[in-house]
Amino acid sequence: MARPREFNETAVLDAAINCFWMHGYEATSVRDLAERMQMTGASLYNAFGDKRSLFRQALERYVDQSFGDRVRRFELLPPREAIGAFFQEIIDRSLDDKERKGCLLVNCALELSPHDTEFQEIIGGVLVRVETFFGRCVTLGQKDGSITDRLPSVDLARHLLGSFLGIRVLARSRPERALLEGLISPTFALLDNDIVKRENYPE
Amino acid sequence: MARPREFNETAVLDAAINCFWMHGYEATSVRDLAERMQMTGASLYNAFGDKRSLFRQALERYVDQSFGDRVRRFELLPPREAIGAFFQEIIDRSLDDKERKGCLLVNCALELSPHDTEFQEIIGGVLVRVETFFGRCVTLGQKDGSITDRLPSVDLARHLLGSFLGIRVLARSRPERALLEGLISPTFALLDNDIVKRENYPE
DNA sequence: TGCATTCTATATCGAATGTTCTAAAACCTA
DNA sequence: TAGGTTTTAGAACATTCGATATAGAATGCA
Repeated sequence: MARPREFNETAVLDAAINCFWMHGYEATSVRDLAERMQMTGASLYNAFGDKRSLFRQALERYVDQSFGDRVRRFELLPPREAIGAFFQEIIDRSLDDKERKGCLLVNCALELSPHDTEFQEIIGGVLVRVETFFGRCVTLGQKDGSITDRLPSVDLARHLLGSFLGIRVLARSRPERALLEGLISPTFALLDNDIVKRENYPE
Repeated sequence: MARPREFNETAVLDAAINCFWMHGYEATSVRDLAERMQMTGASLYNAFGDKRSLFRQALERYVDQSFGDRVRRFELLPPREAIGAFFQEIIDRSLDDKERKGCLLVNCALELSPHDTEFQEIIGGVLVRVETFFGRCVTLGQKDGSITDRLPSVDLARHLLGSFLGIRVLARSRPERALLEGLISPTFALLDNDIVKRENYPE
């Protein structure tokens, strides 16, 4: 019925994700976006609305592609393994990330104004989903004996959420494998109820 | 020998800290700064150089005032208590923070470009100092028996650093006491070698 | 082939950005 | 009081910002 679009909608959205991911929301200009998305400003506004609206769509696609996909893959695993695989993947991604972009969601959790209700609801909602994912894993693991039940599952889930965020922040400044794996290893020892004994520890 | 300044240098620097703290680096304009610092743009440039240089001075003052001061106060305490007091203060500050500004250092660890060498060195250096503080506490605590020695002190220090960053990020989106204290409680149980037993736990 | 519709390209809008210029005002020393 | 120096105040700089207006190009349907 009319002239068709000359661009692939998800491909240009991926380009937008990369812009915001690399420089953040404020430091990314509409002209930067248009160039990387290989379209003119007018087409951009026509297809995605204003800059803020484009950012929302980019963020939602990012969340679905990164976190959503990870949960879909890992909740098929045995619970303790799912948690281990989750963190292994986060650490590997952080270290492979040559541009040190970190996690778009975590980045904008800190950049966007806390009074920006719309985006804070999106971000808070995703963080709840992460917590819920961990909570499911812990509860299942406590049932099948693969995770300690000496601590409440709700605290362990929150602890895992905090460790996830800590890794994402720390990797941005100091992307060192020993640092990130050292950070998480006490958590795993805790989950496994497997506190390594030193030789001279008085039993 | 010349006309004296009409402003208090540290007072206006505190005002600048508040601007950057509230809105981040990019979203703070020089005019915002001048207004809150109660001086004209020309005076601002004369006294502090350009925006970037002002930000560096503000960040350095912030780090010394918040983190430096905290370390100075807490390293007088017994090590296990120092760690507990550190996190209690972080959580209390996060919950008292009506504007949800979070931590300026953590905020700009994520906002500033990872390729901005100058600022990344400042941020990384402070994170190393935090890790070192925790490392000192853990080592001392392991010596006097107040902290478990079933895990290496270096891993525990990194774990505490990660938990600190996690709390600072999470509090920005979800400033709920139960969430933040739940997050850290497994860490404390771990430090204390005091894993709470459930009634039905098979010994 | 024409019409209606939706796209693209270019140019441009006013406002805001970081920064600097100019000149007057305020101080100290001589 | 005069000279030298620094800080002020306010206007103005060029550039960039997000966003739009306009006109032409490309399609499907009649």
